[in-house]
Amino acid sequence: MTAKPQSVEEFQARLREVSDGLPKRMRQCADYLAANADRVALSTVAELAAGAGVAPSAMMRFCQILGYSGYSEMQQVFRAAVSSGFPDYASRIASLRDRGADSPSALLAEFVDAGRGSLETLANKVDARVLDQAVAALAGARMIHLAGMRRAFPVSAYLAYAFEKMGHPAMLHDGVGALQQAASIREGDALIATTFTPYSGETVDLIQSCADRGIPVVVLTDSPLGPVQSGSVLTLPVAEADVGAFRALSATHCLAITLAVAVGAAKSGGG
Amino acid sequence: MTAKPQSVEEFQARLREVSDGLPKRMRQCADYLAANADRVALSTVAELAAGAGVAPSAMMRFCQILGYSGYSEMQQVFRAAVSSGFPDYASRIASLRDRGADSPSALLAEFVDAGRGSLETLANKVDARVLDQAVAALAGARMIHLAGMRRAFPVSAYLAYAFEKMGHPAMLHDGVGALQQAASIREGDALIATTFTPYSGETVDLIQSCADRGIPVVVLTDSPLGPVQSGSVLTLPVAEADVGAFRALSATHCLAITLAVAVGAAKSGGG
DNA sequence: CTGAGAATAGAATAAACATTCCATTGAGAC
DNA sequence: GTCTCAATGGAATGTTTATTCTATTCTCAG
Repeated sequence: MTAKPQSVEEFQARLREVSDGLPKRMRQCADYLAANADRVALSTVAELAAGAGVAPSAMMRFCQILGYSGYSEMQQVFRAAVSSGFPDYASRIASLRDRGADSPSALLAEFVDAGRGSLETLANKVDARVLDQAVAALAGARMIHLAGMRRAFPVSAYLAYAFEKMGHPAMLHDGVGALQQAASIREGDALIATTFTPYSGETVDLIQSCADRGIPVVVLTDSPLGPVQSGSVLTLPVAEADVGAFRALSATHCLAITLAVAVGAAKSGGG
Repeated sequence: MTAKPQSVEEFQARLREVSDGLPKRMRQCADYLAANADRVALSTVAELAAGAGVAPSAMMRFCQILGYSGYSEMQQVFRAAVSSGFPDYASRIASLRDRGADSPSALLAEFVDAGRGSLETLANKVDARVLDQAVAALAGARMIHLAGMRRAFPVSAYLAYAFEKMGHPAMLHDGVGALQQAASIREGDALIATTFTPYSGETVDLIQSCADRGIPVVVLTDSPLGPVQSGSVLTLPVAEADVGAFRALSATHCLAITLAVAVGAAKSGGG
């Protein structure tokens, strides 16, 4: 017997399970729900059916195909997800802002909001294939070099910490003493460069020289194009929301740590 | 005339506006809504009224006091807020996870989710008064010293960047060459220390010695208690969610940049 | 071409719901 | 002490919404 999905994740899985061999109208329901799962929590069965282009009764039957007793039972799953994902965040942010337009609390509310937005955008916009390629390219490297100047430096520094903790050879190009660490990049190595517009000249030069030599390069940046286009350069764009002239870089750090841990997992898992 | 609040922020403001001189039951409604605004989107009047300990009709009257024609109109405001704050994030995360349990995409989903959760917790749990005190203490300092080892180092590095960009004197204790930078902390300076359990001995010692000398210290840490309790130490706890053995530090970076920008604003605004 | 079966849409029904009305209570004024 | 008016609770009402039932259409096998 097909048990009713108790969470949004289970729901999505169940949706794919049944998606093959479905009559036309049922398939319309499945497609629409897959693309508009977020609307279930607040819509009526009539609205949803209209959106999917089917009769309300068709949507009802589809709910039962998924294992629920009816629409209401299915909706409860999504309502639970919404209320946990929206505890009292919005009102809390509002009350922080209310402490005064220029108060630290209001500023924190801005940064938290920007960070949350950036993380959501990251989840929505990331190209999973490029991410997979980046992990594969880095997992094959003997040593990983980390470059990032000024505001990008903390990202590289955290990558250095993560790789050290996992016992993976990594070198942070920190520019101490203005030493030319670029010369230490050898065949078989790889580079993770973090840079934001306006791109730092040194970082761009480093990316370019590695690209010319065929060294794999992964670039974390804020523009879809990235600073350098080349076959061996994989660009992972991160749209980071600004608060005034500053950014919290929440999404960039998130992507960076993902990259590091995924490479670590690939190394230990793959041999 | 009192127009109906069109957003959650306006709603909160209106709530405070009318909160004085309200009959007993109306006051109960106001108090309950202020504390449970997040429930409005999904609850019925009956549920809400029961929660507030009043009759459903009393809740109806209160909606009209706020300027709405009835409960449904008020609820629409909250529903709009929910649906904008929950675009298709949950389903997107689910689809990233579905690319395979150990895939980079699934890992990214975990970190994004953890980051979002941490930011929400930060907004909910931060003590606005302590934050205000911290900004005031730092704004009065001639030079701000920044300490943080290992995984806390990126936070300090980003603070150093932010203060530099705002033209505020700041010194990053980066431990290059194992120089004893502690000796450069003078009367009239302040310290921002970032440290996570298990606390780094050097950072704890630095905090302690500053505290003993009466130097203002602001500590960003993951435990409510913090590494050192003392009159001149202001602890700002940040609960950061783990993914396996790693954290993205989204919330900590967020709090750090807030601190920096707030101090910059206080300096330029107050003198 | 015809019959059987599923699939679908539309109408009917029943439940839940917001909303309104009215009787009762409580507080303050004269 | 009583009269008045605001405040309140509970029942009544009309609307919305999920759900079910049934007639019709469509599809495929024989």
